[in-house]
Amino acid sequence: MTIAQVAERTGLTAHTLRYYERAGLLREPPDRGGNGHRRYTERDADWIRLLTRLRATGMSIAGMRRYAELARRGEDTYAARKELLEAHRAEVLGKIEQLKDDLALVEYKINVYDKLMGDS
Amino acid sequence: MTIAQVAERTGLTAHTLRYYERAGLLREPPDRGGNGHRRYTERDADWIRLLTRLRATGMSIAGMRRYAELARRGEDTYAARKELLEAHRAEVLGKIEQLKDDLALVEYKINVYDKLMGDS
DNA sequence: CTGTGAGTTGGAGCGCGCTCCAAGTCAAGC
DNA sequence: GCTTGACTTGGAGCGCGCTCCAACTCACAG
Repeated sequence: MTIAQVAERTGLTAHTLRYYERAGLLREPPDRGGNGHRRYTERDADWIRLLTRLRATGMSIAGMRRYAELARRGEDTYAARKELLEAHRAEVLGKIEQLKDDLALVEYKINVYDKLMGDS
Repeated sequence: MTIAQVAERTGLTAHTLRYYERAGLLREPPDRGGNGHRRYTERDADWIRLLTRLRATGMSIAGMRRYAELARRGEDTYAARKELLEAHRAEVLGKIEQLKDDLALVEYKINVYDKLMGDS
């Protein structure tokens, strides 16, 4: 699988994929074909897809690197990795609650405009 | 009300309050006391509190400026302001759904670790 | 052989949202 | 009068997450 294909499948750009690799977010750099081009496996793509979800839910690059570092250290870190993901899940759920809470004032304001305009 | 008091009440720093003012996020610059210091009204503080909620829900500085510009143009823009807030609300609700969706893969991964470790 | 297109690298640049610095003013307390 | 502390300004700097540039290599089609 070429970098362009992975970009296509993950929604990241080739630029970003190379950046993630430099940033240490991959478990290991992808293999290279005879021409020096990166060759990604399906497993690489799955990993990157997970990264995109972590990113989309607000995990920082540094957070993803920590996760990748654990993954590089092998199966001894299953528990630590699970804890990292659980902590992240809790954070995201908290953030969702916070968003709902913050929206309340916005909704209140919307109602104020309704009333100001005679609820038309 | 001094800038420090507004900072205290809104959770922003004095730096940020001045930055917001320069960025055109206030309906109008606060009055000045005889010493040249900003003097905020309760209404100013309420406005800023709304800004913090808009910001917390992901509205950009430019978006907040658009809202402030409408507010400056007076009551003719009630409808436009309401629409802006409604559009924002829809965006936030969409983002919440997206977050939940993105979390699904994270939760799947957590379960994978559970199984790998014998569900202990 | 030449062009086209897809990839490679190190490093620069960018947009956002702050965050802070330097140098100054002013008021109040000792 | 002097210090302290809260404020003022214009502008510089920063951290994050990309995003792109320049210069290059390589494989393949015509």
